[in-house]
Amino acid sequence: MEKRILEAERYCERNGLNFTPVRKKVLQILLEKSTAIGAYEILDLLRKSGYKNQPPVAYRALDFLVQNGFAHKIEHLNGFIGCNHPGKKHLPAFMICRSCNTVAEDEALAEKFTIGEIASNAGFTVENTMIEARGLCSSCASAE
Amino acid sequence: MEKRILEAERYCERNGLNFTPVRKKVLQILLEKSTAIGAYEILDLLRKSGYKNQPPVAYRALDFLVQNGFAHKIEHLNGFIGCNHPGKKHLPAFMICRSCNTVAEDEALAEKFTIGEIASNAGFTVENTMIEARGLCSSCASAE
DNA sequence: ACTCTCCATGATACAATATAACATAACTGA
DNA sequence: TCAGTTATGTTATATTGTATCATGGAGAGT
Repeated sequence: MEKRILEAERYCERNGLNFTPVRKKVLQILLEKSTAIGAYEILDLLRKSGYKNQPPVAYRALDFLVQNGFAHKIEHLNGFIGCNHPGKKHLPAFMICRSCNTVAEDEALAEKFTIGEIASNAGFTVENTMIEARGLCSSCASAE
Repeated sequence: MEKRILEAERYCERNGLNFTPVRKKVLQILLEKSTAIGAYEILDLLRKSGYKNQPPVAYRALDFLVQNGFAHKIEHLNGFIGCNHPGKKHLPAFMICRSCNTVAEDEALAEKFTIGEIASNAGFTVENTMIEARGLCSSCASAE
């Protein structure tokens, strides 16, 4: 885990990103858990470690981390998790356990399998799947 | 569109579901648009049509519609859309245009293609994809 | 007819999540 | 030095979603 922080640090250096103390601390918080953490829970933890704790503090750090591939937002939970594949463009699929709230990220699945196959994978019993693709529809694309 | 309301009505009759006026009205509202609509926008429209407009009114109707396959929640937008395939269990994939907010539902894609293929389909330029599967992880499943 | 239960709605209050807007500070390059 | 950029500090507020308790109506069984 310490290793992953160091990797993030080096990645930021190489890419001219500013891995500031708050951003680092938030990433640490995310990496310590395998469940999704809400922004306000993160704020609490930041406060306990002596950081400022107004909402924008957490949201800005989270934006940075999501933007640069260090974290993902889990929309179903309004929560965030640290990422297993920082710095690489990828197509993540998340398995969210409704009982323990653990979130497993699986990159390979998304590339290789159809959703139906993903649905019956990894010992995870899928009850509900959601795929949302954001982008530009053809008419907006031609209008630009 | 009127036809789809009638279909919903018949489906509810056959299945012992109570297709009440608010629920019907909300479905009408959803079907009139191809963009996702927020709960509070729905409340406004309900009020304009003489319905009660406290938040629970909309959320309850939406719960009913989502539960029974007449609508979907688009998590990225905190909004809702009417469904193209009511009453059938399906694995929907949504294409959300960031410019015009139109949401296209595509059922077939999810069954037949990998995410990577979905990503380059339908004239839609995908910038970001999210797959979230909810269910039970193996350890919680064995604990039950 | 009575009343019990179930389901849906009415109504109030509030919790949880997220952002706008403006100020300050620190660095960087011309 | 000075303008531009990026990050943080701070206050206030917007947006989204729920808990809770009260009311009402429809059908089942007696």
